[in-house]
Amino acid sequence: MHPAALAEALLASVQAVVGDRAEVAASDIVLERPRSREHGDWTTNAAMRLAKRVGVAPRDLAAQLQERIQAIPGVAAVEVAGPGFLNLRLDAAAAGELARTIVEAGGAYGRGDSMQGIAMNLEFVSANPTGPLHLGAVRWAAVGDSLARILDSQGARVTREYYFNDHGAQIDRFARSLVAAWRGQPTPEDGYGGAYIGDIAKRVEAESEIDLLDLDDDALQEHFRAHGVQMMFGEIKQSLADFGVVFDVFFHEHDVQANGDVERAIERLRERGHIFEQDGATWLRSTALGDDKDRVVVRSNGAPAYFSGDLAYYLNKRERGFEQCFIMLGADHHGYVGRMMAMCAAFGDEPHVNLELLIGQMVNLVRDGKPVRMSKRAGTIVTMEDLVEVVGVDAARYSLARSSVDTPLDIDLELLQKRSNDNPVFYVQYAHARTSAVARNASAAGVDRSAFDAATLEHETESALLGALADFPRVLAQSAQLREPHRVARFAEELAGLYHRWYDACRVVPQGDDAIEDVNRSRLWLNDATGQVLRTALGTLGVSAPERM
RNA sequence: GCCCUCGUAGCUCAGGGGAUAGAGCGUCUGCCUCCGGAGCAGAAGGUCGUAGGUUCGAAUCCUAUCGAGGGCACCA
Repeated sequence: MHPAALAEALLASVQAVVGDRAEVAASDIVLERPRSREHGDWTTNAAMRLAKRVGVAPRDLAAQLQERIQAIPGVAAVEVAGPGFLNLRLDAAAAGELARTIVEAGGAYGRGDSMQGIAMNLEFVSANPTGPLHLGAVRWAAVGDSLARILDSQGARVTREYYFNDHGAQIDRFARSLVAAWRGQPTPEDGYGGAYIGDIAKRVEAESEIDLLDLDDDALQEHFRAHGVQMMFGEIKQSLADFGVVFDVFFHEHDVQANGDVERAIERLRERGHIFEQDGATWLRSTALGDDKDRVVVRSNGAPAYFSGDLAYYLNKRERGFEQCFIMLGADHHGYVGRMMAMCAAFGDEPHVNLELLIGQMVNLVRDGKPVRMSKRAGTIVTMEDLVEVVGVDAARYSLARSSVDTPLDIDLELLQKRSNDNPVFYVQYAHARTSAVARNASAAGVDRSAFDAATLEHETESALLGALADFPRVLAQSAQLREPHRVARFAEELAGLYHRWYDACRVVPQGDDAIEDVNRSRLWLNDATGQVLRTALGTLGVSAPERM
């Protein structure tokens, strides 16, 4: 039985019993899988939630509901438990029906329409092209891309975007560092010193069609800037593509600075009364909209502040039709939230609705239990390539995406190197490979899906497995709503565990010369349904679902 | 000083008001004549940082406090 159908029937029952004593909305009916199997297939706290409104004690209301709910087709038993829980048990046939539903729906099972048609822009990674991608950026590459897939599963129209910061002081430092490296001089004091700088400098020289010695200092720096950035950008794009992350738009900051969008954005804000002049600079009065400080948008020397690009870029996104703009940042940028939300409000938009900033805690690199400092400038970075080389794309993406971004993450390269099997991704992938192996064996043994008798799926491991499969749409929807991809990973781990236990207890292919019965065919449906959901879940994390390992 | 995030098993982490707080790894004991043992069954391991509050009920929400990390530019 599809959980949505059960929820619908439940709502109708509750409304019928409560009558005109209280309004009952769909949101009052929360159907959950109980933590303990002893509490049935599904549980709802509706009676406790509604008790006060109806004016009846929770347990009494639950008792009133019990009989009505019992009458819902497919519901085998209803118990009132504890302070007023209603625990539902489905009959095996109704629960087992889901196996066929899933197989027939294929990859569509789990999709929802809660965000149907909403145009969303997800901006993430957006690392400066001054060096390879470091781990902090890689975390968002994994999580951001996965979030994109999850939002897509709810019907949103998702665009992945990378803000290419090719303008300003960091880039100038990068260029000076390249020039110094090319000349064999030491790294400038505020420059970048990694080994990759020398490599890039050499490549720029090798690919130059002009004699660099003919250039004066300014021209030389510009030459190295333009070509160095180009190369770095090419490498970053390639790394991301190798990681399975493909951006729809690479947006160049240079564009909004050069084409007048910045001035237009400032004018827009000025018309709305949020701009003022002071000490020769142009300011956004962001304090009026919740920020700690007012922010300079044009400096007194006439140069636009970095923030001005943000204004123009946000306006640009909105004008391209995005209703919800996400920007994913590291914890070292959380100080931006105030000004960005003030900007959003200044444009007349609703903060945290039209613009959402997601802050991810830092990824710490640990070696032998000791923290390793990562710094692009000092050259002690661990790059996306390093991580992928050691653990592979699947394990890298999975280990970065399975934790909440609110949690600082320790990545111990030595540990992952020595015992890469420790990663739970293998547990999940193994479960999927096993569903494939079982299907292969079934086929060879003559077990097919020509019949399906849901009532035969009555073992306790089967109802547990079916319960998890039934929960998948809810997990995906919640994951999208909370912007938390790690929930899908945790779900996949739980499902894999339930599958392994079922596999251990229930055979698809009969032993020895035993005859093939409908129970075997029905189990094949369940096996394939589980494989499908594992595949879909892994897919939303950008992790492969191998058929053999 | 002010702001943000986090303190849950030995380690890495789940758990967005519900029942006996979970998983992986690590430790210990069992299970391969039969669909993949990268698996399963069981054991040990917890004052959910601390103290108050909200309520029928708090790891979860609020306040305070301690500890860790990060942030508070006419830099980007």
